[in-house]
Amino acid sequence: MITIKDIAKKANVSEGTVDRVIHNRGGVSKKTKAKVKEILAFYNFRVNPVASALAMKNKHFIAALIPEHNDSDLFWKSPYLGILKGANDVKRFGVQVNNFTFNQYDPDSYLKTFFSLLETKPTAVIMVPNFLKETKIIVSKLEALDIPYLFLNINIDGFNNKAFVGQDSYMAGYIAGKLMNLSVPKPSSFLIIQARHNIIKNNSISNRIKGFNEYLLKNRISSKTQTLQIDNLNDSLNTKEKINTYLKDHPEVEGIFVPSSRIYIVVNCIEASYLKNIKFIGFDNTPQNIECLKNDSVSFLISQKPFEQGYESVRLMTNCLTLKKDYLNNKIHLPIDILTKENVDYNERNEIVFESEVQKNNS
Amino acid sequence: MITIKDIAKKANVSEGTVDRVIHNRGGVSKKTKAKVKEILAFYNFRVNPVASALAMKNKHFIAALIPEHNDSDLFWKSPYLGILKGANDVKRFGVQVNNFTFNQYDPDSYLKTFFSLLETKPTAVIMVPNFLKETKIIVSKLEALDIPYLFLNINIDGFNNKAFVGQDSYMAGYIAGKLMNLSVPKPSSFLIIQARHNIIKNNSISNRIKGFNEYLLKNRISSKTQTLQIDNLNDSLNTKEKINTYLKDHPEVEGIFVPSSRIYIVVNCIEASYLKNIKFIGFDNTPQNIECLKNDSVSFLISQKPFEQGYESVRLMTNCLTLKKDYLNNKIHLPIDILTKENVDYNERNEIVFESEVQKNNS
DNA sequence: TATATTTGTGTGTGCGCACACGAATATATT
DNA sequence: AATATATTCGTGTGCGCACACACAAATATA
Repeated sequence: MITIKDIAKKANVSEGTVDRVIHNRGGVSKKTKAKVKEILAFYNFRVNPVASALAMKNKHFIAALIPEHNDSDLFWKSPYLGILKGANDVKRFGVQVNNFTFNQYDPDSYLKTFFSLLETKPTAVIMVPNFLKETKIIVSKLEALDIPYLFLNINIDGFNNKAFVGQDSYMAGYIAGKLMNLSVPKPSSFLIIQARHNIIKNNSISNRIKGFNEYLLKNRISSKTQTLQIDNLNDSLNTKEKINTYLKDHPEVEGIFVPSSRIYIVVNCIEASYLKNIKFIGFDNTPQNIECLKNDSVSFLISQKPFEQGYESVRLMTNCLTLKKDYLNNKIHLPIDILTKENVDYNERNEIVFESEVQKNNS
Repeated sequence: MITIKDIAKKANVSEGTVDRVIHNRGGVSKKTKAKVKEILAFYNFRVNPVASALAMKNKHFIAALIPEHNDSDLFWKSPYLGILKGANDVKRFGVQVNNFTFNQYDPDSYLKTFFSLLETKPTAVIMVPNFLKETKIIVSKLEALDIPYLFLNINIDGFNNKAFVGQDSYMAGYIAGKLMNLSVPKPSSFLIIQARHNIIKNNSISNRIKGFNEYLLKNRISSKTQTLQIDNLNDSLNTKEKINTYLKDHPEVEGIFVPSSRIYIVVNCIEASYLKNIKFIGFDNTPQNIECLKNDSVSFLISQKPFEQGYESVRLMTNCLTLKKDYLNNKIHLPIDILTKENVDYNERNEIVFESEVQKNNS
């Protein structure tokens, strides 16, 4: 493995100069810089990240800006845990990760949390761009400070984010369509349940719906879809009433597609008599959803691998920081996992083994 | 973060002595050893793996013993690539990985390759225990030399392997049964195609078959299964004849399950008239199999994530070596991925991004 | 008693890199 | 031309650890 010292010798300069060239620290004449660069390239030199980390000793601070999770919305717990595991893994490279969470329904909270995040002087940011307008503000701030950032889970085009880590929502919906047709092969009618705020929040929900519909279209499936809007899924009384009334009026419905992580709410609101004659397909492996999968009320869940999303984000950003890799605007699409009651337990190993928890007893 | 120097000061000994205690190098009096240990424990001291790796600089050599791959059997290419990527990732910790491949149908080759592997004096071994008898010989040799080893892809109980990295074959077969029933819901007949050598080689094939059958049984599916043995799938003339004759004699067959990675051979041997009326389910995301998936001749493939198997093995063994972690006999079960033509492209990102391939142009 | 061997401990060096400091050289100012 | 200032570059130190070496004290052997 070639070292800085080797390069210095070959270029007839000192190690310090090579170091300056590598890190663009300036203070090097054009001529020497060119010469060193040439040799660097010729020998395809890469800094040894281990030695670098040792010498740097905690110089990088990644701040993560993600929605908070609670008992009724456990989805965001997984990316959080993934980030934690990632943080543990990259600790050794002198990278410290801090989490900041905001209320995913409140743009103000998003913005405020960001500004308190900013005060910790992070060297990089991992963020879930939940609101368009506020994201613009945040991004302009970050770019002014020359802080690299990447998008997690939600993608918005038109920014200079280093990367996007998440799922191809359209294709995920498309696959949901396929699974629905597989579950209800004969011509039938499928109901799509949509929460009002989904429309505003982000377009991954609508991309899933688009994909779902287009599967039926492209494969000339004669089944039809219809949509039911429910303002607030957390209002269980209202939800219950609305759905059951709807199903009473529409006995032709044999499949329900919930393009969000809230299918467990829908299932729990529906009367038993409807439940057993309707196939359900939803998103995300939250504990509540997994329970529905296991008790056979839900046929399939599509996972967007939230744990991996968090983990990969940290790894990716660490690469950017320590190796100066550039994934600019790269879309890192995670697998579209089809979950059934049988394979769900094998799907995401999101246990976190902290090094400190490992005990050695070699006495 | 507490360092060896700190410990030494607190114990009133030199750093060298602390080092000796930490690594059980001996040559320390009982009294001082006890004192140092106490302080070590009190401050919950862990060596800094980064500094350790830097100082060690290539002291670990992992040797991987896996089946070779060729054009007709591409399955083993993925674990190989996974190992390569893992090797690249752990290089920075002073771990070097070397691959040794053997003929998976020849026990002698297995043994011979192992002994030539042994001559390279590895400090750890990742192996695919393809043959029981020979594995016993290998393992006894390894244990005599105190070389840790782990099993990849194939699991055999009763050994002191650090871990097993692979899939739960039984459950994978079980899920195949579910998918088959989903594809052919009405009472029908399914054909299981088995190669002779599968029976001898390992029991993951038979576990898959067991799982497949038990799904039908446990869920009271009235569909039946029958088995066709084909000695050598590579003999295409013979295979073609056997299968097509069989299907002519058994027109009731509406689904074919191939519990190995060779489903593409079966599909390619079957006459077009049968092809379009039969559903196919098989294993593994080899290029040929993926092609079958995409042209709709195969409905589902179950992936055992071979790339990840290789990658995880290297990571795991590296942890054992550098952090003295102990996963003894731990089963690391990878996900049971259900692949369709729609999600297959998202499934395994097994491109190998070598650090050296990344070019920077910040001029 | 003299010499060899074992046992216990401290010291020093290097792993590859980041960065501070200061020296040497080049350029600008009066 | 002399001094001031900027530019360019080399040297040295330390990050935390592993391990070779040196050396003393304790014990064994001649």
